[in-house]
Amino acid sequence: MALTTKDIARLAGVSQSTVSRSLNNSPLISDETRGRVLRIAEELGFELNANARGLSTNRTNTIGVIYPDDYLDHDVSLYLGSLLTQLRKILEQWDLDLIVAFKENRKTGVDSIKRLVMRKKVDALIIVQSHTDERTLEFLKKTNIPCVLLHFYQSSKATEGIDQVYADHVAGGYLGCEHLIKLGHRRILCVSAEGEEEYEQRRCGYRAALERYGIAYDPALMLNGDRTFQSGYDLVMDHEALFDSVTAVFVHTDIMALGVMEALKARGRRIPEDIAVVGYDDVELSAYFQPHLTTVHQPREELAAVACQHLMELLSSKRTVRGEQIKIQPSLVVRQSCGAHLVSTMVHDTDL
Amino acid sequence: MALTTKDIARLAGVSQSTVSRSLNNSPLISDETRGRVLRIAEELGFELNANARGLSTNRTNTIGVIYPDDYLDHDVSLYLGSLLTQLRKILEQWDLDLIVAFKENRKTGVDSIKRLVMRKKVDALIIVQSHTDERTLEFLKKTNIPCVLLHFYQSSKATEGIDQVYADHVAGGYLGCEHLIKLGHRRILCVSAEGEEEYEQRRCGYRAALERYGIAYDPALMLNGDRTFQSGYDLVMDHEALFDSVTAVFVHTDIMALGVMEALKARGRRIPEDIAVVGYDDVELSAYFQPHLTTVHQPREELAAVACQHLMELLSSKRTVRGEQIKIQPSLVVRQSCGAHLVSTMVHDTDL
DNA sequence: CTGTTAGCGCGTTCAG
DNA sequence: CTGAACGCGCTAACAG
Repeated sequence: MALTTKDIARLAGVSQSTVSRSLNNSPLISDETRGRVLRIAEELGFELNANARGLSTNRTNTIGVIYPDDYLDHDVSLYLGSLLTQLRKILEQWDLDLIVAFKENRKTGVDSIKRLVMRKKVDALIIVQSHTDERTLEFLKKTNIPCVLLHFYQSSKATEGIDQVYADHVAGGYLGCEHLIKLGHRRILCVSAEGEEEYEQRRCGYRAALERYGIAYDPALMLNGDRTFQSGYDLVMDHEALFDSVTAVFVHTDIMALGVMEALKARGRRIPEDIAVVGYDDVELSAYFQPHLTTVHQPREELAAVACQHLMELLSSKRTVRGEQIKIQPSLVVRQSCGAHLVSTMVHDTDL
Repeated sequence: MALTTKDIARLAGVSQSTVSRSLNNSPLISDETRGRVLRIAEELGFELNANARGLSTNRTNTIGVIYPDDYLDHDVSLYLGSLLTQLRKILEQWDLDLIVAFKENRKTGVDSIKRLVMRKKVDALIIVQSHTDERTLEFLKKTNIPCVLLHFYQSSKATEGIDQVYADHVAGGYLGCEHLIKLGHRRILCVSAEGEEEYEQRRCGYRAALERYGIAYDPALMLNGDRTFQSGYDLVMDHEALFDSVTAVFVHTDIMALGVMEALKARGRRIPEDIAVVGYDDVELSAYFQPHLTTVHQPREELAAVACQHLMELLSSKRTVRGEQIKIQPSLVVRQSCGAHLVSTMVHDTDL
């Protein structure tokens, strides 16, 4: 069998509880005793049994992360992968392990959140999915487990009392569109997507920008893809005339934007000279394509940092109020595809 | 406090151990009793406490996956991400949770393998890293924890007795090069990478194919990149004459291959008419680039399946012999960049 | 088939 | 400051 505190105790000539206290930096131990115990434990490569520890303390030092199923689909996984990477980096600093699971086991159908929480496999939850059903939200509140809904924002009576950290997609939509307007574009095609709320918000921001600058919203300039590269590509090929009739496109995911760009290039249109393109997400991948994509940066670093910070405060009971909703602002990353580097003077608000 | 088996016992009017047995499908329980217990547990959404369970059984139902640090670097993460996805899918079927960690905590410097094993946070380990040091290997053998080294092959006295599942990179290198030879190419530039053993193996396969077909190996036709898209791109730009002097390039990662293709296109060379390109990995991403990349498929599905299968057998004690080394064969995926679809007749072995 | 009892390894009173 | 004793919630003999 493996080493236990009892073994260490015997070797150090002290009691088991003294070992426990030494290993947990209890102030109730003399430096000398602690030193002796630690040295012995160190020498033997001793580590406390996490199960026993968890059983006594009700703490596991692991965080559950719930990710949407479509994270496994390559095309939509890039931004989410990037977000997960951020979470990993931060939680590693706190020495917390990560269990990533999907809403439910696709084979057994078992609800992962309930399972992880009720079995006490995790101390807290970071939930990244577009929609969490009411039953689950009530469950989270009832159990009072530290938890934050990340990235996707959800609003209903059921989400009251649940912490949320999410990006302002309306602002992102506004930002991307406004940038194109300021570059002088008036007919701006919008390639959005269906399914998630966030795309509706981006469209909303797009419309708000148009309105702000006195441009009438034309429903004919609104297209929806399915978030894949291919759909971006196909959209261009299937709506040649439409794309020919505009001077700019605002695409609501980078992957689709890259598909749009490739299709436009294949059709002989120069970017940004003939048509400007702005994307959304700022995935690392876009660095591989020419011209470099101007895009709305999803603030994953800040999203992850704030969510984790929040979670740590809940875990340490430094924070007791629940239900805070923190909106993070995206930013615009100007590169080449919008043509901003070509125009000497930007159109300013006052000129419009 | 949360529900316990004792609570369920009280409600069902049976003893705590009867509850435990019912919940664990023990054959020692009458259908009637079990039914009653299960119904009550179900109604209350009861779940067994994983810590208590782990403490008694020494089983946690979670698997540790050790990933290399550079998994966080976007350019090299694509294939590894794809492999991890496969692992996730398979382990989900077994209802096992996954803790993914890096060799060591980059902040505290603590060795993850030792920590996870000694603390008994995981039942088994899947280790994906190019080099596992001798001390760790000895540790793994000493503790006798079910474990398999995945993807990266390592050979030394220390790895004896350690199970390994890996791809045959020599065969992959051979496959890619042979394909080009059969298409009639004689001067085949090889763009490989430094650092990992697997690239040396791919180079080895490349050379073996040349030899097999009576083509002298020319060291001038061997270049090394750093596995990034940019390095593929730069290599072309920095060695224009060299690339102009060959009719084919065999690039040892898809990402670099895409960089090479983009650079070649930028220089006005047609692929595959002027120059054929073959990659290695078969990452989903390459579907975004034209022409579609012919490449050596890393058999991640099989690697993951075999590794997990193996692990399950070790966990269930169905397998007792340790130290098996399973080599998985890669395959060639012929698409457009090699030009195979253009030639009516392949050159056959007998013609050479 | 079921109940009783004893740990699993640790944290934590409570005495001293 | 340290040790003895108990309990966390569950599994696993051991009786019956």
